[in-house]
Amino acid sequence: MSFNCRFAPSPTGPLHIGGVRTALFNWLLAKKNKGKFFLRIEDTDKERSKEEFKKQIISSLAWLGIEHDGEEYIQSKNIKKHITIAEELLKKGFAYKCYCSEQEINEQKEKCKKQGIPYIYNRKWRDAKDLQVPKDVQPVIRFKSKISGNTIIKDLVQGERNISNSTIEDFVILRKDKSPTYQLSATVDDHEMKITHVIRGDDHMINSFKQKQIYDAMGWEVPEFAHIPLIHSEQGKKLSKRDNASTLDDYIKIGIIPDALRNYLLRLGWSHKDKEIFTKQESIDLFDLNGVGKSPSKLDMSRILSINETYIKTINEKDLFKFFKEYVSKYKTSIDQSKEEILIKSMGFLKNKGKTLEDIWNNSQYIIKDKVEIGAEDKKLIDDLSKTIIKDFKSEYEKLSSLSRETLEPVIKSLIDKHKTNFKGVGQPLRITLVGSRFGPGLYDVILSLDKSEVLKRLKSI
RNA sequence: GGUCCCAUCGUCUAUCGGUUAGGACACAUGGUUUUCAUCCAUGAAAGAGGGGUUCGAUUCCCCUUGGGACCGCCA
Repeated sequence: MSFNCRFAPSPTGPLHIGGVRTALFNWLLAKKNKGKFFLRIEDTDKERSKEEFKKQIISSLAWLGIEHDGEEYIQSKNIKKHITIAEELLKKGFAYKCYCSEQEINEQKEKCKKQGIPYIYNRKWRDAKDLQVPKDVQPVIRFKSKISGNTIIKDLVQGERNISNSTIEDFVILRKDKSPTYQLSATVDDHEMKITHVIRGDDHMINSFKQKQIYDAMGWEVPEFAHIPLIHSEQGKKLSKRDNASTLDDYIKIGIIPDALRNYLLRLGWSHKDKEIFTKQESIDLFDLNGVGKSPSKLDMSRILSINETYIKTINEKDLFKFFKEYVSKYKTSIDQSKEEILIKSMGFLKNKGKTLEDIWNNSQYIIKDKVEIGAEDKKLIDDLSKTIIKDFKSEYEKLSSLSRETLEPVIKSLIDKHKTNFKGVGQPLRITLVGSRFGPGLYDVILSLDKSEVLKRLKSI
């Protein structure tokens, strides 16, 4: 059995986190089964589709490490074919022209609203041989939905789904301007692309029932469907653009790294025993639709942060720096070339102090900025004794011929003894002097990460 | 409102009729530590309610309740 999967976003906005998960699941299913994963840009809404969003979607998937097979498929390029199919359906009697004006439709909707009954197109033109065709109305083509009986879909996630055909309206497949609608285009393209498995959000359930009728009418093989539960906001509602953490960029912005997000999204609605951390390869090997749950899941920021922290800790310094550099240049400032080496070296201890790339950015300010700014609260902690300690440390430090934790430790210890204090008494003023804050990386890490001349310069400034 | 769907700790989830209902995040407490963290240990925390079926239900069925999705000439 072949597995052809696809992710088919519309380029009408930045990539949604739910969309990312849909893409991930499709990609995973394809890779797991040695199949293909295609990307189809559904840009038939001319008004809202934007080239920049198309580019953003492609780069977003690339960021996550989800690569699609072949060129991306641009739906608008296949419009002619869609129209041909609409005409074929018309000819075969599976569709009909509807001359209702928009006004007429709107009036119907209003009426239904008033009466409190659900609107469904009244199928006025379905079998209207004796109706007078109005000259001033451009017709739309509607699909002749089944009126009786039921449609059943054996959904790979939801199980058997059954709906009464009478609830499916005669949906439009070709607009009055002769452009195809989603229902038509998606079906035709899925067929042409030989898609075997359609994984999409649960909100598409009704579309699958509609589209199944098109497949049946055309005598095409119906793909397998898997409708995955939606991701809800922390408020428990379908994620919308208004939610502040709804797009992929929202996560990149705070310094989440690709593997962490991939892992988080994988575990949102899917599980494999008690396993929490999955490498990319493991996720491919272990993924299956059986593991997908049926109930929607809420986004949990602290969980994302925690997984990100796990990944940051395990990644090696060089790779982490690559992510860091990319992140900083995109959202902060560019890093001075001269600082790169010291930053790479420092990733080793910096990564233990943060959950995100942004945390690392904050903790590495003492390296990136040449001037130390001491906060008011911290300044208060520098008293006369502190100044003496700093001075004493400076003269000892200056004398050291080799710098290491081993050579530094005796110096600090002797200062503790000399001034009858503890480590904090010595460490705190030194950290404030060197970093600008009483919080920060370990003292030895700080001292050893900076150049000797830089350390002396900072010590002198007190 | 109509149609469809969902229901285990606060959150993500394990359990596929018999478990002291497990794990992870978050939370609390204690310990290590050089500040903040990390790390380690411990703790608190769940089967929505009511009926069945069964020797036995979190698990199967029904009802109630709660929540969600869809109802476009958007995708």
